[in-house]
Amino acid sequence: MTITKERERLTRQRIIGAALHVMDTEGLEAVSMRRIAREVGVEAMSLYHHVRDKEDVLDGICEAVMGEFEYPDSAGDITERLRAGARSYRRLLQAHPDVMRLFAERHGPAPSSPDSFRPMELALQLFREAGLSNRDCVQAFHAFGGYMQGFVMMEGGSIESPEHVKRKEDLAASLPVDEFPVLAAVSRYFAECDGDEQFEFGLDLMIRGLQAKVAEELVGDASAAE
Amino acid sequence: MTITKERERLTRQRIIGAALHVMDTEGLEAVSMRRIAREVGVEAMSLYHHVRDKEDVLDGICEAVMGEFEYPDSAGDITERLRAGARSYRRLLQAHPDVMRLFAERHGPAPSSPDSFRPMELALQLFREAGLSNRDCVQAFHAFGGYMQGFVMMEGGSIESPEHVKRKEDLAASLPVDEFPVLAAVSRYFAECDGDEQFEFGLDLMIRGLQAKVAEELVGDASAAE
DNA sequence: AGGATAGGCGTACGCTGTAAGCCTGTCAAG
DNA sequence: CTTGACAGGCTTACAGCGTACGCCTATCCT
Repeated sequence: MTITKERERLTRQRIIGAALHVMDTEGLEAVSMRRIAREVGVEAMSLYHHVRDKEDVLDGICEAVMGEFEYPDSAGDITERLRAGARSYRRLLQAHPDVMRLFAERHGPAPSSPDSFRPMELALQLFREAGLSNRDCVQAFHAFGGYMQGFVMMEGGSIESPEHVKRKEDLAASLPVDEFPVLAAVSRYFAECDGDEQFEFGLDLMIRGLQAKVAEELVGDASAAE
Repeated sequence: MTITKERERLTRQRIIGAALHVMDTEGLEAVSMRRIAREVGVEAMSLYHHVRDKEDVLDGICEAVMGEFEYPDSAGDITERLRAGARSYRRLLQAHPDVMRLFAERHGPAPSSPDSFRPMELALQLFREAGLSNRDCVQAFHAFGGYMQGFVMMEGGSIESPEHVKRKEDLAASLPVDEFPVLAAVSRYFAECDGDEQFEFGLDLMIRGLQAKVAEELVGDASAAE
């Protein structure tokens, strides 16, 4: 009875899957080569037959997550489809909160396989459909991408420890009201903020802005025929 | 001649300053207790008399960076002041590229001292001045905050290694055009993108959206008198 | 049958954060 | 002036990290 038949054969995929699982359940700091190896029932050094180094594993995690992107059905008008795409992306990031930290090191999702280019293509298609020039599609892509990632990064995702939240609230409450009047006035809205609603607010801002831009350019084209 | 008089006395401030310096010059991964200690001419364990643990040092870095925020002069109309504030914040993050990764772990700047609340107060004031309700100020704060941080995070800041960029371009070039038509069409704009311009584009989107929102609410108020 | 090779394993090195304890210079109270 | 407390350094030690290097063995091709 050969070993290689008993235990599932080790592959890059299996390693990255295990790493992603560890990250989702125990956090990014728990992701070590030794921990991954334990997860797949192997010694650490065996992993190096299938991945270049740890960085390669982390790249793989990013890629795998991007591959999970769920394409919204293409119904409704263009702004609604943009919204649906953005919501889907947010859900994706929320499902793997720590992936944001990997994106931060990599300066964004850093597409490395065709699969992870597909969501990008979708986004660009939507922008084109919304009436943007090729050039503005790229700009809008960065703008929306920045917003979505930044927002999800800020909203916390995983471990907003109660102790940490408490300390922040205490600190906010202790501020001199005369020096921070607006902060004092709005503080209750910080406390009772709903993530979904906030995300929609910012998304709405950007989409309204987009509409304004498109409308303006139509006027410009009509008059200048550029 | 006492030692404590010869060498500058060790303080939390000095430690955090040294840590920030190491981060800015050698990157976040170089920031270790031993490295910081060496920087201030001391052994690692001595630091623990002044800071709780490494996490405390990293919190201190975030705080110090936020304290460096430069307040734009309050001239011009409200949208221009909003722009100026956003540009200043971007410059701040760009000056310390790796701080984004700390923010990512902390889910945003995580204000911990009055100083780091001051930029927040400014932002909220500007939103109020722009005509937003208290509630919408908080929403706009999150939206703009998300955008700015996400954008700077994506634009790379520091170490966009040439080798990495190359690999990304190669991969993009190798994509099947029929499956990624828009991507192929716009790819040249990705290559020649200018960070400042892109940032302004997204900023413009959000500000236009804000204006639209304010205008709409004025109408709503006039008719409903809410 | 035999040699090549792929894919495991063990050992070892230098790095990390930090717990525990020690040593010394400073300063206040008796 | 002495004594004791204490602040703030230093040393040692430990567990865990990524990974270079080399060895061992099961499988496969000839």
